[in-house]
Amino acid sequence: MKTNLIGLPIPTRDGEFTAHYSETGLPGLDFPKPGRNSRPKAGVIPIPKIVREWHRTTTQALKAVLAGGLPKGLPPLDWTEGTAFQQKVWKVMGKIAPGKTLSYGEIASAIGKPKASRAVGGACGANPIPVLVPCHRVLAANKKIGGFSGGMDWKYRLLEREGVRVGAV
DNA sequence: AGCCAGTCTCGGA
DNA sequence: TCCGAGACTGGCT
Repeated sequence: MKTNLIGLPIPTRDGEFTAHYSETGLPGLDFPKPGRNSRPKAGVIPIPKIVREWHRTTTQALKAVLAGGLPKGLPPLDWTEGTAFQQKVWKVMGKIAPGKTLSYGEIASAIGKPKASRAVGGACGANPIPVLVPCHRVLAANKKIGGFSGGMDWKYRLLEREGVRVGAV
């Protein structure tokens, strides 16, 4: 666990996301939570300059993705807490262009384990940085929506915004 | 369309 | 270390 974990809000037209920053980058991003969330940390801990910079980048990137586009840049993603397998999966997912989708099986093949599609699904669900790591662009083999940890409606909304038509569940 | 078995990883007991 | 469960797949009924 990181010591100086800082949570900063990112207001968007879709609600207020929360970005978490460690000393080395961005380890997590939260979807807007229902109700109001308290986040006193920002006022207590002095925010390092580098974090403010990351936050600006993150905000831009997030909004770009929410608009169905490609972020100009990303902050350093700190997913060192994930297992080696998960990191491979996330890295592959990060290369999916807006408007494109891959199946769990294709991801599995991409990391050299064509039969690990189900495990890939698990890694997607464990993705701590949704949206920026486009886990929503991963569909089941027959283009079914599958599932989404942040809520199915998000997955639908994000994909539709990118012009992707998904099959019914 | 629905059910079943194969496959792989993760997390808890 | 073993066991169950999962955002999967492909095949069979």
